[in-house]
Amino acid sequence: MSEERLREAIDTLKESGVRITPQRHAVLEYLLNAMVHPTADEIYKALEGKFPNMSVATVYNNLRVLKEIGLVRELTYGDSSSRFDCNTSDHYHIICDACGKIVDFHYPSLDEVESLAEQVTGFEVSHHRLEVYGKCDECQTQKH
Amino acid sequence: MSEERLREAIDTLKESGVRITPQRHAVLEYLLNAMVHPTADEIYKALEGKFPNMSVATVYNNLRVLKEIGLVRELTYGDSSSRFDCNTSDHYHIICDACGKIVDFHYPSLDEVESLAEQVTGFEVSHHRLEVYGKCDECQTQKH
DNA sequence: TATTAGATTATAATCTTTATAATTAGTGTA
DNA sequence: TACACTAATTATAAAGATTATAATCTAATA
Repeated sequence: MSEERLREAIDTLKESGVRITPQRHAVLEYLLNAMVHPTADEIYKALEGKFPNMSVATVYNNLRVLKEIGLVRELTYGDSSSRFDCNTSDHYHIICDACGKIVDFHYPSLDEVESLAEQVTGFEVSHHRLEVYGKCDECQTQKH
Repeated sequence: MSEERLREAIDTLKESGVRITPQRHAVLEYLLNAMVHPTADEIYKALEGKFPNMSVATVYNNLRVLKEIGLVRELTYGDSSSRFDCNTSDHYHIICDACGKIVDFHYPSLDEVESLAEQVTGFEVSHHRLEVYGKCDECQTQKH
């Protein structure tokens, strides 16, 4: 089924007229299989073995392209670097204040907030983001 | 009333045992009166006139201290630098995709999302953030 | 007013991300 | 399959934001 998602994503790339290079394929595949939400550098390091000559710029370029097409989302939290996430299903994130772990959780999309914001501000709303913060199970246990 | 908020904030600083230096006072005052959500650099530039010798590091240090005390929030959006906001009332932000303008809008706090996330993930929830994105009035008008 | 710990300054270093120019390589077509 | 065209990659440098360091200064307290 991960295979299926990869094939779909590649079809989307083709439809957009974007070339499918080995590096681009690898970045996409890595993101699709990632259980976490890696930074650009983490992706770079993970693919270094397979592509010893790959440039960091290539990772950034591909992430930008994948973002423009809508296959990938960029998440910015308080820390120094952005994280990237395959844009698959409707879910939000909960983030541990202590260790930084990011866990998905599903919740119906907050359409009501969007429409209210639209009315009040006069904006033409496109989307929203929501993150919940707290302390994860592990970090609660190892309190002292 | 802005005076009132400033006095309250300074009391909070004193209670926390944090020294009230002229620079710190100025950063806090600037943030309290700011209608927008400035970056560290914008704060630095705004106070340059009053404190010609002030270092950028001082702005960052003070923002960190104010954040730790809970007087200030750090907002990270897609763009390169963080924005800072006095932590006053319950409100969310809507951000223009085109020009980057940030406008406040009020909405009851999404407590339900927090409690659901808590149940599903086992996290001990502390807070959440929500931003809505779209195109502001001006940017809608100057479409072409 | 003197003391002292904390704050500021000046500077450099670090880290993330973007820009540039030259080279390489996908992809559609003959 | 080979060619041509253009986008993608590489290598490198540059930019920009933030943090670290050490010396100097100063707010708060007795």
